[in-house]
Amino acid sequence: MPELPEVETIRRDLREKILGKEISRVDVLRAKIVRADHGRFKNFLKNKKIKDIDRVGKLLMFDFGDQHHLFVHLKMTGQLIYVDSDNLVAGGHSDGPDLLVVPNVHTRAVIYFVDSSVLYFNDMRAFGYLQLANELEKQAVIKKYGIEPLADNFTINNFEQALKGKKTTIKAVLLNQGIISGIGNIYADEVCFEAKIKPIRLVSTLTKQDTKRLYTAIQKIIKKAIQERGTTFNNYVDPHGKKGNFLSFLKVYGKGGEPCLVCKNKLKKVRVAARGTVFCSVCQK
DNA sequence: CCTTGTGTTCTCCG
DNA sequence: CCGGAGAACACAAG
Repeated sequence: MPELPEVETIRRDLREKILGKEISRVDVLRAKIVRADHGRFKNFLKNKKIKDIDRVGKLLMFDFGDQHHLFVHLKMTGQLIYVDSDNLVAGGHSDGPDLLVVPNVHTRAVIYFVDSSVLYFNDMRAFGYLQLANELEKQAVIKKYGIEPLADNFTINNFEQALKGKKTTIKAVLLNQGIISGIGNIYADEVCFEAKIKPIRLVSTLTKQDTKRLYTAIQKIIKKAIQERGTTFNNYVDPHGKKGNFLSFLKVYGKGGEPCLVCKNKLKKVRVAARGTVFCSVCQK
């Protein structure tokens, strides 16, 4: 489940590899993942050069520098795997646990570059998508997203403003991309634990101090997760086929029923905002 | 049955 | 009765 830290890791890694490269050909192996007419899609991308790679929330945007863009959303199980020339294995160790052979049965699209390097879009569940956009469409999509936790404008004041008047739970707000962008189910629960706040609480019950702790926790968790190159809970891997290291730093996500790492009390698992939610009813108020 | 990200639809309330 | 907010639902596939 790639969330902001995973998508940002992919963005940074890919920028190192494919900036300036020219697309020679695109193959689409599963039609439904392309949100456009097939023929038009392949034709459009031919000879386009990667000028930059942007991100808003969990959405990657390849900028061709000519007012046109390619959006890539990985949804739950998407991967972007980069391979140099004719090397068929993306992972570093050909016989280690990180082995990732591409293409494979989950490869849905392949982007070939003029220099013979290749970018594979894998997606086991095929919920992710590739989409073309012009500058206007890009700006319209960006507008729908809330504050970015890493942006300069993510200040305590703007965070308070974003929460103001919300009548729902903290968990629902953290997951709402229109309020704050890039946080998914894993980091929402981790942020709440870090802030010592129950995710099921209503936003309206937050004191000024609570909000401040939530704000600090978002920055701390997101930054640390990026530093550790993301969380591999199921099938997330970076463009080289490598897992992220943040799994071992998780304190609540996926640990319902286990003892709290801080107080040993049994972690509660409930359903909030239609998502599985784990918290410690002792440590979190 | 479960899993999550997101888009749509429903419902409530002022 | 309209608009907005939020909840609920739908959907993807394994």
